Amino acid sequence: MARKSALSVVSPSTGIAQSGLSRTSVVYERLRQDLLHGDLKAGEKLAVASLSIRYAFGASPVREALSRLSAEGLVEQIDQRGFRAAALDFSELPVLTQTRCELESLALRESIALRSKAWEDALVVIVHHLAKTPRSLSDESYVRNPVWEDLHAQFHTTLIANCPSRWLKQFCSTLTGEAFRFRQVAAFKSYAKRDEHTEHMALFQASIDGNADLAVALLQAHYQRTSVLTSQAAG
Amino acid sequence: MARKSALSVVSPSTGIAQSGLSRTSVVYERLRQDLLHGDLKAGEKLAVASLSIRYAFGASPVREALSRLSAEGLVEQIDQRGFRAAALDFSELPVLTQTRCELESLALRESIALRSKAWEDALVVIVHHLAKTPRSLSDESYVRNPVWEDLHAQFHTTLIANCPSRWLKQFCSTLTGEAFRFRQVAAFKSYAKRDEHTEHMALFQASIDGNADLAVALLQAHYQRTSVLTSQAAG
DNA sequence: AATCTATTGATAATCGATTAAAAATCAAAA
DNA sequence: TTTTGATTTTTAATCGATTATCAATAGATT
Repeated sequence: MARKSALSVVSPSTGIAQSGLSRTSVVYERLRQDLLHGDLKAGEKLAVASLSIRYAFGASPVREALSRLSAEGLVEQIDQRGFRAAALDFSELPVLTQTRCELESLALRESIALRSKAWEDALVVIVHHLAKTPRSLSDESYVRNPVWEDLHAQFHTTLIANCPSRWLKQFCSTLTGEAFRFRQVAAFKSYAKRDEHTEHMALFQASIDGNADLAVALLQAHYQRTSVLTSQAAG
Repeated sequence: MARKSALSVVSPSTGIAQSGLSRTSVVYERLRQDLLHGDLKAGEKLAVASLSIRYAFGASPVREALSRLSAEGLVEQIDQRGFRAAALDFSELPVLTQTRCELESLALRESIALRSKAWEDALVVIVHHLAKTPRSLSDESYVRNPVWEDLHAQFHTTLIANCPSRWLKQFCSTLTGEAFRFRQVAAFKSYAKRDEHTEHMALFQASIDGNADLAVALLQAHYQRTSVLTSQAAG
C-alpha cells in the first residue's frame, strides 16, 4: 500500500497536476478520511454517482478507490448491489480490542528489543508536542483536534516502528483504523475527560527503559480503558 | 427467462449471468490464483491491456481487480506507472514465518479454548481425506495436486475457525497466501519429500485433545520446518 | 388471498474512446 | 563522449455512454 505520497507542488485548478498522484489516489485518501471521521456514516450507501459529485471526480476513480477500501475493510461491496460504508457493530468492540492488544503487544515487544537512540529521540519529540496539544479544541464539549490526532497516531506508530515485521505493523494500523471509527461515533455522543497524557508518559518511559513487560501491560490497559469508555459512550 | 434482443450479442459462456458475480470478481479470483501459483511471476509487469486479452474481459474489471489485489499486498501499484506482481524477497521469509507463527498461535489457542463437537468432526473429516490424497500427482517430481492443496488449506483454516476475532483470522489468511507464494517458487526448483501427514496428525490430535501448548508448539515447528525447506530450495 | 410471472424504473457494471503522463528516441551542444 | 532538451511513442488513467442486473410493482393464475 506504499503509494507515492508526494505532498509537493499542487496546482490550484485540479490539485492533481504535478503531484504525481492519480485521481484515484486522491479520492481514496479523501474517502478514507471521511469514513474514519464518520462524515460518511457506518452502513451508509455509497453510490458512485453521488460520490462523483461530492468529490468532483469521474466515476472510474471513485469506483477504484472504493475497491481499494473494500479490500481494506472500510467499505463493503456486494456484487451488483454496489458499495456501502462498513457497518460498525459495537458488540464486536471487545474482540477488536483484544486482538489489538495481542498484536500491538507483540509488535511493541519486538520494537523495544530493537530500540535505538534515534527511536528514543523521535518518541521524545512526539511526547513533548503531545503534552502541549489539547485533545479537544473546546473545553466544554469534544471538538476534534486534527493536530492532536495526528500526533497521537504518530506516537503509537512510532512505538512499534522497530518491529521488523512489515505485516504485523500493517495489521496494527488496520486495527487502529477500525478502533478509531468506533471512538469517533462514541465521541460524538459523549466526551469523556480522561488523563490520557499520564498514560502516554508512563508507556513512553517504560518503552525507552526497555521494560517490555511493563510497557505491554500499560499499552493493554490503555486500549482496554479506551474500549470501555467507548462502549459506555455508545450506550 | 430473460429474453434477449435478436441483435444483441450473446455473452460468452462464462457463467457470469447466472452466478451473480461481477466480471471484476471473476477476474479477481483468476488473477489471485495465477499470482499465488506463480503463473504470473513475482515482479512481473501487469499491463491492463494484456491482462484484458488474457482473461477476455474489458479494462475496467481488470483494473478494479488489480486495485483490490494491491490493497491485499499481492500486487504493487505505482501511480501513473501501472501495476506489477508483488516482488518476493526471500530475505523476508524468516520474518514472515515468525509473524505467521505468532498470529496463528494466538488464533489456535483461542480456537482450541472454544472447541466443539462439530468442530472436531469437521477436522476428522478433513484429516481423513487428507490422509488419502497424495501431495504430488507424480512420485518422481512435484506436480501440484489442487485437491491436496485445497484440503490442506481447509485443515489450517478449520483449526483456527473458532477463534472469535474475524480480524485475526483474516490476517492469518493473508499471511498464508504470502507463504504459499514463496513455497510455489521453491517447489518449482526442488521438491522435498517430507512426511507432512504425520505432522498434521499430531497437530490435529493435540488440538482436539485441548492441549493448546502442545498444539501451538507443533504448529510453530510445522511452519518453521516449511520455512527452512523453502529457503533451501530457493538457494 | 396468496403466489407467480412480466414490466418497468433505478442503479451498478462495463465498454470503447479520449486524455494525460511517462518513457524512449533523437538531435544539438558542451 | 556525455549531457541536455525537445519530440515522438507508448502506456496508464479517466471519461461519457452503453449494457446488464436488481428491486419494486402491476398483472395474471391458482
